[in-house]
Amino acid sequence: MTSLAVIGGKWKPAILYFLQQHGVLRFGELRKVVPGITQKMLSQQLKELETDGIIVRRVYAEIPPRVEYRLSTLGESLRPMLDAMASWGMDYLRRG
Amino acid sequence: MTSLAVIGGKWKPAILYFLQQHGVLRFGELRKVVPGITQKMLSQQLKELETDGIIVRRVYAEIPPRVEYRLSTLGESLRPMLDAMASWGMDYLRRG
DNA sequence: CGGCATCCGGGACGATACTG
DNA sequence: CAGTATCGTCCCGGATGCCG
Repeated sequence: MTSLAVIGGKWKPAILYFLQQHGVLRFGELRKVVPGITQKMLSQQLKELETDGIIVRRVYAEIPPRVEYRLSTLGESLRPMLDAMASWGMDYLRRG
Repeated sequence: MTSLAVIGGKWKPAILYFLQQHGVLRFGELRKVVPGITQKMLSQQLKELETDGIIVRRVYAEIPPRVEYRLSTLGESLRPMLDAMASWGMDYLRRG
């Protein structure tokens, strides 16, 4: 499956889901909203997503540093898929 | 992400996709249509899917043995998600 | 035909410490 | 604040062989 090559990985769907919900998030914010993720995994998966052109990383030359992440155009095209996954997840939990 | 607990695993989306395409498939048929899967993984992932109530396994007491797999009602509810994943995959390949 | 048992290697993932 | 570096573990997945 092609999709898995991109959204595969334990945390990517969660990261993308929260990014599409909030629009723009900083590194520290992502750490808070994605439940249980470690610094390392967040950093790693973000880098992969950026390499695949799914998200855009923007660095501000400030002290303290600020880095923002948002979905790219290609990332936005994932929205129907992410919505479908999320809504199915809700249904599944409701059934028990 | 809840969905990943169920469709996570390298092969599950592919297996489910082909099952929803063909309706009913035998073990050997799945082995042919799922590209590159090994016996072990196919057997293992099918068992997990059955445990999670996503697919139904039907055994015929014949010689030679015959085992058929199909989506359960719960499995059918995955259809929108699988379709979304598949169509995004197509789009992605078309862009290059 | 449709599996299960076993062994094994690599990579995913986590915890911790350190840095610009 | 936003990462990198390092080390260790776990288990996913492949290869092979056997069984009803």
